[in-house]
Amino acid sequence: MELSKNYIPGEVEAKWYQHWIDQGYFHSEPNNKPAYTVVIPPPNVTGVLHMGHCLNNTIQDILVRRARMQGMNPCWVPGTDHASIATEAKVVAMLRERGIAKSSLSRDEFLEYAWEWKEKYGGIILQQLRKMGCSLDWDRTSFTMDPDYYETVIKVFVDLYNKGKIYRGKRMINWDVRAKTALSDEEVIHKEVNGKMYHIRYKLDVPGEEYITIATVRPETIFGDTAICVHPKDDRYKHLVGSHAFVPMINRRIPIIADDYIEMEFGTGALKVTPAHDINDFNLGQKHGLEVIETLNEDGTMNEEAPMYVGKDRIEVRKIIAADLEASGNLVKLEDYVNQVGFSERTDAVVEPRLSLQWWVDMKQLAGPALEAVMSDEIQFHPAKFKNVYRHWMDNIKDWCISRQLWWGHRIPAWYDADGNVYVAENQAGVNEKYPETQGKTLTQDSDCLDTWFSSWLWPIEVFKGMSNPNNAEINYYYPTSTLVTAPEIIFFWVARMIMAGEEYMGKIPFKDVYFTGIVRDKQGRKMSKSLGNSPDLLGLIDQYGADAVRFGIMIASPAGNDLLFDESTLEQGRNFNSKLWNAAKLLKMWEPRVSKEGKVEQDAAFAMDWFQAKLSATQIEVDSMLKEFRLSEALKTIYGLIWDDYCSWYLEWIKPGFEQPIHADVYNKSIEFYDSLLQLLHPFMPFITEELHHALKPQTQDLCIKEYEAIGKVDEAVLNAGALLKNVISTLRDARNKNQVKPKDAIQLHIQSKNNIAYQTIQNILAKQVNAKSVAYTSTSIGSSIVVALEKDKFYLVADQAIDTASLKENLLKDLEHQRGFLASVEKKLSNEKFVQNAKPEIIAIEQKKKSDALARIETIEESLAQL
RNA sequence: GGGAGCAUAGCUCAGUUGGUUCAGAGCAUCUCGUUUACACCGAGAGGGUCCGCGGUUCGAGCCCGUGUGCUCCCA
Repeated sequence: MELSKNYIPGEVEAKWYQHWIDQGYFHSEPNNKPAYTVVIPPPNVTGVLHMGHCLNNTIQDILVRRARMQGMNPCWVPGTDHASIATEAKVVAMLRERGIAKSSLSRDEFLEYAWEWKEKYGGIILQQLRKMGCSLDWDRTSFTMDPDYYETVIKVFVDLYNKGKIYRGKRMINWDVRAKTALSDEEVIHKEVNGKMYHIRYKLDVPGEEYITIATVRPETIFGDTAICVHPKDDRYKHLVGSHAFVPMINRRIPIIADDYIEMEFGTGALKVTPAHDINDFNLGQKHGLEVIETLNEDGTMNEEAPMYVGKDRIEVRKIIAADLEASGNLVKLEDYVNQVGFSERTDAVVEPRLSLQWWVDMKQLAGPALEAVMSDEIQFHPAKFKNVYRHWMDNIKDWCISRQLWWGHRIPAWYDADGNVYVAENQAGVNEKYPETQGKTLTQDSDCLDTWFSSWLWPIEVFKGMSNPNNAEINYYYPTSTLVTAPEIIFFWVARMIMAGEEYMGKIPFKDVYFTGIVRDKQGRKMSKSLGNSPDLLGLIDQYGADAVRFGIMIASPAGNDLLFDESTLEQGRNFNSKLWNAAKLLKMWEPRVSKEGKVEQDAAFAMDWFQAKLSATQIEVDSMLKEFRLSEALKTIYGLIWDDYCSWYLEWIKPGFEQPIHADVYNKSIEFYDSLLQLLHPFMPFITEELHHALKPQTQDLCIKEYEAIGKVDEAVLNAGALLKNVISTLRDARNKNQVKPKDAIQLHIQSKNNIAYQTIQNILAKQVNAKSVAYTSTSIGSSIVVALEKDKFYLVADQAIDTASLKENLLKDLEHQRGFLASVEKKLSNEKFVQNAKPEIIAIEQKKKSDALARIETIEESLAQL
């Protein structure tokens, strides 16, 4: 097979992906091999591929491909999440474009549109993952609203309700005024916002006193005030406790109360209490039995409690109320103030605390075993630092608000009779059966949906139908899954809750290892975001550089446990690596016609092969242990170095035949074999080019994708060291040539003075070739008019045709001598320190003694050389 | 306010129970080079007060305390 001048990724990638699919390599069925199960963190069905997905899925693919080549039975399950808020928002927007208002539709009509949208546009991201080479088992593609999955979610709700772990309660929740739904705490993003602090005075209903001034950042909430609260020890206000004040503009009379919750230093020390619109105020109100007055409609506009602003948005009212308060003389002061404001993760609307009747999961009951599983390392977190984060959250866990005022999702299986009694069962027939008193009554089902995460926490179980078809062969084989790869941002949303669900419904943890990726940032360390416009177009990058290069670039820049700063230059590095791989293969193929079986393998080539074999084995072992510890980026760097430096720059140069000279068949075949092993080692990271080259090297009986790793050979340390010495000698001699300005083309005569000539004779040809020496000779005395190089205990004399700069040579030797003497002094000082000799371990002392004798020998060599100059 | 983490070369990071000539790698920079695998290249080089201060130790990049700067999570 002839190789083209350059590697062209596009065609190769499409060809091999299709081939792998056609061969069914990615499909898994339970068998007698060990399972290696990974479930994809299901992207939103509305999602498109971004850098975060690219990183996350590349990592999963590396783990899965490696497991496949290790002879395991990997199963990587794809799928999507119905993403209730995000999808409903998309559908509402689509309807608006068509001139249809959601409010004009019935629930069923709306859902019909939603499914139509999902079938048409949903799951684009799954197509995009194919481009990246992800070896997902597409036959298992799942969706959190598949019929079985849907039923399972409902069953879980009913079950937890029956166990008393789900309840309905009126609580303060986070209200998204745009989506008109409740949000869980985790769906609220806190951001710093520049706002104003309004100082507003309330007229007192006290003889002889006029006003009390409060400070607030949300002046529009005054209509919901039902008290003013001060600290009981605050001398400024003590005497007012128990009396009353009037809310400005509406003149409602409210009590002044005292509570040590108040921070005297904050604002004016007097707090307006609005139980309906602030969680702290609500708690205070509960404690003091205050009235709760709601002033907002569900869309965030003011209701009739704020008579002058009815129907106006609360943010708008905040702006105009200042002027109105000012006009009435009640605005005392206005100052700039930076405060934390909650925004909806999905719609970016400012979240309003709102009192509302919602469904809740009692988390305290579920948290115990889930915490234990992680703290005991039954589930291992990588990096382990996230254990602390996890524990902290679990220790302070709050109940989970699971109802959402949306239509797209799993509808809450609760029914109400005319008197407002609640009945929970899987369906209405179930209600009638379970609660006979409901028979014949008109029941209406709760119109709300469940939080999306209430379905995704069952993902590792239900993708194998572990609940809809308990104890089936698949769930028993694939569960618990092996490794979960996900972003640290969803450790609470998803990871913690999956562990809870696993413990609750399988009695087993859902996965053994959790690998948390970093967050993808831009070069300047900023998060990728739409508004900054710093998210690159991933498919464009794949077109430009090739999928392998993109995978390489993103992995080489991903230190374990850290965020990664994305820089397109690493993609270039990946593309260059593609070229290097391609060219090395071209070189090998170039030799093919000149393969000869005559004679024996020369001892230089034999050495090179022994050395590379040792190097390869050593690196395979190293990579293995790195991957076990999830140090993927380091493993890739190591492989990159092995291929580029050790194989291409050293090994191939060592065995390269002279121009148009034959190459011995044993050497050629061994070199092909080595290269194939390198491709195999690299395959999980860069699947396409490695598969292509695997087949280009020679006719193969098997695709690389499913070729199993062979047992790693023993490492010959002596050969490894000999190779390291050889490299060191070559580099040092090249440096000497460079420093003495010997032209690369000018051949030198090399004289070696060593007590171990045989070692050099074995590799003499390599040495001559690599330092451009026309002759190599051995000497027991020094050689005049030469460049002298001392290395270890040996000396090398380079005789060049041109004159030598003895001055600079001398300078270098003197510099070296000084360094060696300083080093010797420090070693001797250490060895003469009694405490060191007494306390240090014997092997450490032995090392110090060797250092001393080595240094002495070096000094002697340098001094001899200097004497000759 | 509570919690977690980070600080090593221009940049991104390794540095595994404190002890090899330990101060490292990749990228970037500089010098030289176009000898048919590769300029998307080759050969070399330079570059760091291991954030400051104090302590433990025969010995500290590594352990302890403290200060400073930064990041993230939660409230």
